[in-house]
Amino acid sequence: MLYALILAYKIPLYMYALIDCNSFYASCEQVFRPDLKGKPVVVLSNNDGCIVAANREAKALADLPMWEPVYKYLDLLQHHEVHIFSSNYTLYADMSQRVMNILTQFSPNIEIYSIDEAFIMLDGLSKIDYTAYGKEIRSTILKNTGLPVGVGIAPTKALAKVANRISKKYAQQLGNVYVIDSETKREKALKWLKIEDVWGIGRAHAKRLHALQVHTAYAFTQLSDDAVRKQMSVVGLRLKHELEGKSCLSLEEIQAPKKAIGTAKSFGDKLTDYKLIEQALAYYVSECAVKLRKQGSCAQVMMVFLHTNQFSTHDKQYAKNIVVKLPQATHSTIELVKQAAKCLKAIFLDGYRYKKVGVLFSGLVPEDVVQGNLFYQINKPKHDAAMHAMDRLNQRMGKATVKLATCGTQRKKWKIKQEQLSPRYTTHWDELLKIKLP
DNA sequence: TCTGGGGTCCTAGGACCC
DNA sequence: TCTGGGGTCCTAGGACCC
Repeated sequence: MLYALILAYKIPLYMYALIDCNSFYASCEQVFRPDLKGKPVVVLSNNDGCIVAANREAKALADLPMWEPVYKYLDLLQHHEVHIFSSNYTLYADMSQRVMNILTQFSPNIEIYSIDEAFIMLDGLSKIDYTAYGKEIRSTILKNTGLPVGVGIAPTKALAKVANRISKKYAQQLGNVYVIDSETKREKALKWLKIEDVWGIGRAHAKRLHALQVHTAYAFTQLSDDAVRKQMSVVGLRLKHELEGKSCLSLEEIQAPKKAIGTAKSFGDKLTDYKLIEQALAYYVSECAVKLRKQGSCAQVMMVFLHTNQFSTHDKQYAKNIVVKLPQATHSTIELVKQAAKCLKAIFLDGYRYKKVGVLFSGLVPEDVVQGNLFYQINKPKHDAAMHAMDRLNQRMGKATVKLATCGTQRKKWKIKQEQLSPRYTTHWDELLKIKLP
């Protein structure tokens, strides 16, 4: 009987709320700099390369496209006295965790979708006032962390994304919360939303859809299932159904183990010296190995790549990668660094100014099902003991306190540029915010 | 002079097996 | 002269996300 009612009136069993922090990185910086309240702030990508976040005040001053190199806009930013920060992931990760913890008070079912957003599931049947609930979520997070968020609530995840976008676009009128809970609202929202702004529609698909005269999310839902499937495979079809209000993306509460773990970072300055590149690579491999052990995975396959600056018009270009199957699946830093060094040797050529080196581990298997290799034996107990000791020391004393000699001691010669880095306010005793009482 | 990093999923096509 | 069919696994490439 109940189900018949639910079907007849299209009452959703559940509602999804998407909570998303407003210009997260910029907001994190502002929390610890009250003097910047109401002032324009931007945050740069790794290596101080591109603008990746700008707060409302900064966006109001100038049209600042994200992922554009900052040097093009430096004059503009300085003219408007915009405050510029390097990215401080230690700080953002910690602030993110605080937000997620608060969200668990509002629903036991939460999917942490990215560093600055999460879906939570709400009961669709009880007579809850979603708008009021959304506002309570927002005010609690603001009060406890200082971070502003937008809340979108709807019967499917894709529609919650749409609602969230509306909550941000019309933040003032709506109090940063928007609920799609009727056919009228759904249709109105989809007619408003440009096709290129739909979650799951990227540049390539947007272009093709525009060519088909599909310019809004609503027009997309008017296409036939077959047409959508042909253009965009089952991924597109799922999206269409979600926008129609039929939920087919479920809440992923448990984080699946990663299938690949990698690191690749640009050097602060171009490198020509093999030894320095080898050190950087060893350092990245070590970081990945820590992640592998944390996840309880061993890697079977390793890819190492090396390339020059693709944007440079005056440098000779070179880019190469090499994929090897490891003799034995492992998460031992010692073994992985050794194998990575061999790879680098195989692809390194003298005479180029290198910009980036990277490593990607794949073919991950649980550590307890690793198969032996008759012809290649790693002294596993010995490596495991060493790694365990190293992990414990580094956890207590700080990252990379203990590392392999291959990582070298000249990190400053290759590490990323972070000239405007803020303190790690929340995770290091000696960098805590100091407050002077009058 | 200066242009990010870390992931996921899906499909097509080839190799291989019976 | 005639030259199967079905299943599985792997990989590369393309699309997307934040």
